Amino acid sequence: MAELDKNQFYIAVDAVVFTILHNQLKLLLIKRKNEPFKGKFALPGGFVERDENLEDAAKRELEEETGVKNIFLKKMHAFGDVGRDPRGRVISIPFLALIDAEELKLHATDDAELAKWGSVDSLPKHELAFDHKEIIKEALGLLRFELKETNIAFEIMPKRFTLTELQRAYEIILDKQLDKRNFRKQIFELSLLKEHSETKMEGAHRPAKLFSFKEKQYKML
Amino acid sequence: MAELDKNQFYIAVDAVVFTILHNQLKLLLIKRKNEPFKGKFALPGGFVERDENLEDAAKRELEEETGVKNIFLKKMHAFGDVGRDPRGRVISIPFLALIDAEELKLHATDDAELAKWGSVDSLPKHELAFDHKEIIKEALGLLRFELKETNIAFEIMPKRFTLTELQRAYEIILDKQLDKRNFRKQIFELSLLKEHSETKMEGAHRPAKLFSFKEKQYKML
DNA sequence: TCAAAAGTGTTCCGAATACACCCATGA
DNA sequence: TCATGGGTGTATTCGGAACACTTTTGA
Repeated sequence: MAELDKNQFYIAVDAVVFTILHNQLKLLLIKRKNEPFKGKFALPGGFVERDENLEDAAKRELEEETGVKNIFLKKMHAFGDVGRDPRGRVISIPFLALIDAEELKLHATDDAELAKWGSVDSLPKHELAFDHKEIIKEALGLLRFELKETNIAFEIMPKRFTLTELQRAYEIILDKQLDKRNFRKQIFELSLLKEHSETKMEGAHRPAKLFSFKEKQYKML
Repeated sequence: MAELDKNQFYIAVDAVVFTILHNQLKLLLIKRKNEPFKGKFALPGGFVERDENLEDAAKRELEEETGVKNIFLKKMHAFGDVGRDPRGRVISIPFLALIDAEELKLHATDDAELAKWGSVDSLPKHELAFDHKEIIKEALGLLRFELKETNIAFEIMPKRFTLTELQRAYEIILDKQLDKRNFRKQIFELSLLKEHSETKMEGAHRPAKLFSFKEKQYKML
């Protein structure tokens, strides 16, 4: 799609892919190879095809750009201001996505120059393509909201994890400290965790129990 | 727009206009004059124009169909499944709208045959055009959510109202009884209400104080 | 034996809920 | 004087927040 027809509408899906890396909340950014905003970073995404559902398009684009399947997606509100894309009239339906950073090694699938994990904290300084900064802002709000409402953080964790790791994820997303005892109490009340006999030992201290999610019960949210 | 180009995308805005009438939650429905779904009821709405923002389009359509300006609108999630409109690929961005039924006298602006207030309770029986039943379902959930979160009910009330009238609105929207004392306590805590010296007298009982909203503080939600 | 993270219960506070009677009016 | 809806306060319950010490390990 070299040139857009100025008289048509186009539908884009963009993904705000959050992960946690090095104890920071990160999101996937792609350096644009073409105009407009060539060289600027943007959310991964692309155009919806004529016979493709919105969510399918988002999945396809993400799979093309990251190689990862079965990413958790949540539809966001459409962004459709007239001037948001200089090429023409493009309505974007962004999706909030969560992934365990271990599953997506950027250098494995993409030129490191072209894809990077951007730190959410330093975003205000970056200049992003289109209205993607606004989309990210809304996505971050939605992420925090959903975390509190539906414990969405499970989507960002590896298969097995310790309770402290889970708590770190919550703290990083919410950007505030949580009390260890209250956190564990609340998490256990959900009865979503399966305890494993294995433990994780690192460093000179008591080993931590490993947990995973009971997928069945988690799917029913 | 007689025929849709099968290769293009079209953007529609539909409005789920709720009001309270005869102690029931109602929503505005329009009988379709053309195919597809000719004769069936549908949400009011129409296509977004090339140089028009989404919300402006929703406002314009609503004003055209109801004659009412300054309706409260809240953007919903896009509905974009491939087969949802038999004419072509149409993505709908629905808006939740609230209005005081007194402001919109249907027969005054529309052929009574063509526009009606549909009862939310009896919706499941009705056959509606497109995927509008799904849209309404989501709108109703959003309405209830927003009512609890942001006291959105203010948008559905007339300029001046009694506390009992306000409570009825909450009860009708949430479809459950509320305790009078608790309700008043909570509402007053918002300090959004302005008390007037006038009272409303109807029937053989103590007259009720009239209230209105402090618009300034309400706008800051 | 020390450092470092894992693990574990109880108290406190505030918000939401439950609940019952008197008031002002017109008929 | 009675029927009708308007108007008001307190006790209880429940969930969220605050808070400190013991356990297990490797160095």
